[in-house]
Amino acid sequence: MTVFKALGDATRVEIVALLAEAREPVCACDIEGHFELAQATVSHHLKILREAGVLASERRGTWIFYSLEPTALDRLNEFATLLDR
Amino acid sequence: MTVFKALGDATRVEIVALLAEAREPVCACDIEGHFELAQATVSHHLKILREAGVLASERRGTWIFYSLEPTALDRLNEFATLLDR
DNA sequence: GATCTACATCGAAAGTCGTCGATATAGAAG
DNA sequence: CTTCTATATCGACGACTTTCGATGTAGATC
Repeated sequence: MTVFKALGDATRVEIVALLAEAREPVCACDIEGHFELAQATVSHHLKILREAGVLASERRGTWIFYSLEPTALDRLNEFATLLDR
Repeated sequence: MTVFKALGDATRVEIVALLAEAREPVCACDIEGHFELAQATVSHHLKILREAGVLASERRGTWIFYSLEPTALDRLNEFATLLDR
């Protein structure tokens, strides 16, 4: 349910779509650059997605790279299965 | 995204689980009976799920029966596909 | 260590959401 | 047409969310 809560915001869905399209980790600065929002705001959205297990983050020197957490897909599919029976 | 918003609440997920388990339409009164919430509150949750296309409703005389809207599953899977590429 | 840049956190303002009691509507039954 | 029961809607209140500017933190570079 935390996953759904995390995905229940247009900005956060856009972040996920961005990362899905990139197919490789993207640094927070690039994600922030994609939105006309304050840096603090995007950082907050990234935190929510991370804590919901939708994104993974990894430090590389000064930068922090974000990517899709594969298990998020599993959890979505699990719910879909529940719906289907 | 409206689907995610609709599913981002514990009560609403429980309503969905209830209907998934029932495998047949359930009247609003029975759904309301499952929760220790005011009738107005459950009615509000049903409205949100209906407007998000998660539930379908059908009048049968005095009662209104709710069931899972099959296309909701499709929309979830569509998003899962987006995640997977 | 001083400084720069990337990112996170804090605290506040504005908006949205969940909840309720009260009230409205609509079909059924007398 | 009145009354009963099922459901929806309204208006209000408190709680949570989104957003921001300001500030903190941590690695890199000099």
